[in-house]
Amino acid sequence: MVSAPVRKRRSARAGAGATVPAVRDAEATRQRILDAAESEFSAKGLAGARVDVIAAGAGANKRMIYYYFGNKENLYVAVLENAYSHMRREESGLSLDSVDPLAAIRALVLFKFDYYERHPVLISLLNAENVHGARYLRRSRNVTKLYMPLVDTLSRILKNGVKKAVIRRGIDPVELYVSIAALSYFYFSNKATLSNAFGRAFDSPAGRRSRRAHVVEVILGYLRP
Amino acid sequence: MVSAPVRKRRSARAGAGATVPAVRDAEATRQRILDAAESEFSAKGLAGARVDVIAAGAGANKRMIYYYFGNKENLYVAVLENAYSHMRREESGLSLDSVDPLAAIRALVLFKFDYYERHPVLISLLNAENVHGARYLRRSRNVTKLYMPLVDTLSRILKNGVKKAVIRRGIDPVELYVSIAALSYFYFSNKATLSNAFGRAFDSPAGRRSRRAHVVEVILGYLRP
DNA sequence: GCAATAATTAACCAAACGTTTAATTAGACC
DNA sequence: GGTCTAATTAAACGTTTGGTTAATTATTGC
Repeated sequence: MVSAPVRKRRSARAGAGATVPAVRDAEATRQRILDAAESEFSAKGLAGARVDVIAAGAGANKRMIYYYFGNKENLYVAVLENAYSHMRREESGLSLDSVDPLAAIRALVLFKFDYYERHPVLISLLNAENVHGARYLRRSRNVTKLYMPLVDTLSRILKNGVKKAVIRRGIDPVELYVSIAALSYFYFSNKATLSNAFGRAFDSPAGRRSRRAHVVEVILGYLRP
Repeated sequence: MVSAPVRKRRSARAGAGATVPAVRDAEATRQRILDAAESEFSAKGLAGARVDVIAAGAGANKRMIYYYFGNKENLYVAVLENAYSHMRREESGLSLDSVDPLAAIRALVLFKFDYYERHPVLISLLNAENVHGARYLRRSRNVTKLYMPLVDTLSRILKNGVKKAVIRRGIDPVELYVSIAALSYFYFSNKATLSNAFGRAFDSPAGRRSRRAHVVEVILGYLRP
């Protein structure tokens, strides 16, 4: 059979954006809803998000949200799962088996910084989720059991660095991991209130560049024996 | 005239808690509303908070919210202002004119940690506010112009430390301030998702104690020349 | 004691919003 | 080409929710 025609139509709402194929495509519709939901939930939170806005943004009928996800909460959990497990997967994919322990940690620090910079929605979702006490993230089967393979790696790197006398003794790998995340996360997470407080644009390219260098310096400076 | 009788009655909602004086007291009612609103907004965010819940929690009639604050948003801004300016005031009150620059910075780091620990509502409010892009905080007249006197102090401390050869050269005081805040803030702000990820209870007294020591070590370790 | 005013209450309202009903249309399969 | 099923739509429903009306009660100043 000949493949479906490629003509497209635009969603009814001006500016809503999503391009909707004329042909029926369940998977594509589901994905468009998920994308629109991610942007709406990350901007407004679970309570603030509007189902109608998500539907319009996806170029789909509102009913489709319930057809594919059951209800608003489930959709929120799906978005959360999606963003969260994406980060975890990328993180697990990091190969930090460099011979140089400091180079490995430097790479991890930069990865975290760059990931947060490129995925602001994850930050917003995590912020909102922490206000809820991680109620919805905990509900997700796919995420609960995800442990932290990076901490094992970090532990090995630290041990190696101590042996080579380039890293100080007695550092807890979990504390270090949290600190590495903190230095970058907070900068992006709180840039709105920080910019307001300092009058300085924290989200400028120059600001980001100097922050990126700074977080590396802080971590590597701390690690010195 | 004899002062008003001290008999009290309890609010109608079981467990709502606020003790309501039998006599009319505008200022007290306003304050009870503000307190109840702080707890509701910090737990659920602006959109998730319910005006009826706030009224019940304050042991006041819902109408009183509109009588004293106009609408839900204004009440939210008042809560935000209140919590935010309280932190700023405490921070400004810090006297870090110690002769020892490292002791001064250590005191600042511990102050930040302890403040965040003792004021979880501020963290939730700031989290929510950053999701909104600080829209409501910026609206507040009382907060906008509050600059950061601590950065000046920090600048002086750093200069002094460099002269005494106990602090490395070339540290940006604003970056340092953000890092000091980040290391403690992130820990409290994200403890729900962190606990979920590591399976480890981050909010235990022991966990807090070791984190507190760690953040001091990171900052002071970094500052070494 | 008696107005005048400030504080408080109960009942109500309209709009917003998540969710559902029921009908329709497109594609798959024979 | 006809039948069956999955995908999609339009419209409506029932509740929740922020906000309001208008009347009532306490307090203050005289």
